[in-house]
Amino acid sequence: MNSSGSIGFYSITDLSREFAVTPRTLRFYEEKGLLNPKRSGKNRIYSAGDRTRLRLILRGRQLGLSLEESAEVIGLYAPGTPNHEQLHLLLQKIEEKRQQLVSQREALDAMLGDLDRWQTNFEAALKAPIANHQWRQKV
Amino acid sequence: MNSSGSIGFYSITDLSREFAVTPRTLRFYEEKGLLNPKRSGKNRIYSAGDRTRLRLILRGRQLGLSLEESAEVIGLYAPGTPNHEQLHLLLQKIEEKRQQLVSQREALDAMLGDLDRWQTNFEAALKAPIANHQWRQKV
DNA sequence: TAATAACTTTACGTTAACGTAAAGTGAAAG
DNA sequence: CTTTCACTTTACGTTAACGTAAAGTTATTA
Repeated sequence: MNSSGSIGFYSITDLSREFAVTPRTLRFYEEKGLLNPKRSGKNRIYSAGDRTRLRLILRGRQLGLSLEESAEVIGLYAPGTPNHEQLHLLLQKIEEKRQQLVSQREALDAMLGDLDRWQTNFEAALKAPIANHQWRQKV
Repeated sequence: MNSSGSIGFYSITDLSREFAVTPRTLRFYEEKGLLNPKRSGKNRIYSAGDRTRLRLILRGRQLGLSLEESAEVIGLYAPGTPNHEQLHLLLQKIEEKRQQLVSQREALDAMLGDLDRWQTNFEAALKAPIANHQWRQKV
C-alpha cells in the first residue's frame, strides 16, 4: 500500500517513510546517480526496482560503505546482466568490510581487556588500604 | 628507543611514526584537549602516559568512536582516580559499539545472502537456456 | 657561517552526506 | 477561488578530522 494507490509504485514520501530517511536523502542519492525514478510531471515515481536499489544502498551504508562504493556495487544488481568483473569487485568489497569488522572487534576486545585490568587493579587497591597503611607506618 | 635518546619520552615524530599518524594529527588531538604533552622550549615532549592516551584514542577511532566520545572515555584513564559515573559511561559506549558491530555483521550477512540468491538464479538461467527457448518456441 | 632538519604557529582548504531555507508549481478540497 | 498539501528546484550551510601551505624558530652538521 502507498499513498498513490497504485501498487508497485511509490512517492518520495512513501519511500522516505518506509526506510526512515528524509526526502532530501532520496534526492541526494538521485543527484549522485544512485537512483533514477521515473517522473509523473515533475514528481518522482519510484518503482519496485528503485525500492530495491534503495534498500541495497542503505544496507551498504549500514556496513560503512561510502555512496561511491555502493554505487559501484549496485551497478551489479541493476542492468540485469551482471558481469564477472563486477562480481569480483563486490566480493572484494565484502571481504574488505569483513576484515574491518574483525579489526573493530579486536579493538573492542582490547578496550574490554584494558578495562578488566584497570578494574581489578582498582578493586585490589580498594581492598588493601589497611595493609598499605601499616607498611607506611614506620616510614 | 627514540630519537631524543632519553627513554620514556618521545618527540612528535617518534609517536607519529610509531602509530602511523601525521604530526598534524597529534597537534590536532592536543588542540582538542585529548593530549597535553610537556614542552621543551617550544617543542612537544610526550611521556609514556601521553603515549598510552594516544593508543586509547586510536583504539577508539578504530572502533568508530568520535574524538569527542574518546575524550569522554579517556577521562577515565587519566586522573588516576576513576569514578563510577565514568565507568558507567565507558561500559555504555562499549555496549553501544558492540551493538553496532552486530548490526554491521547482519548487514554483511544480508548482502551475502542477496549475492547467493542472485548467483544461483543467474546460474540457473545460464543452465536452462534451451528449455526456455523451447517453451518460447510456439509463442 | 651557512645549510639542513626538525620543529613551531597560524590559518585557510577539503570531503562526505546530507540539513535547511527560499521560492515556486499543480492538484485537490472546502 | 483560495487554501492546503505534496512536491519541486536552487543553493548555501554544517560537521568531523584532519590536509596543506606559509612563514618563522632552534639545533645540529658540513
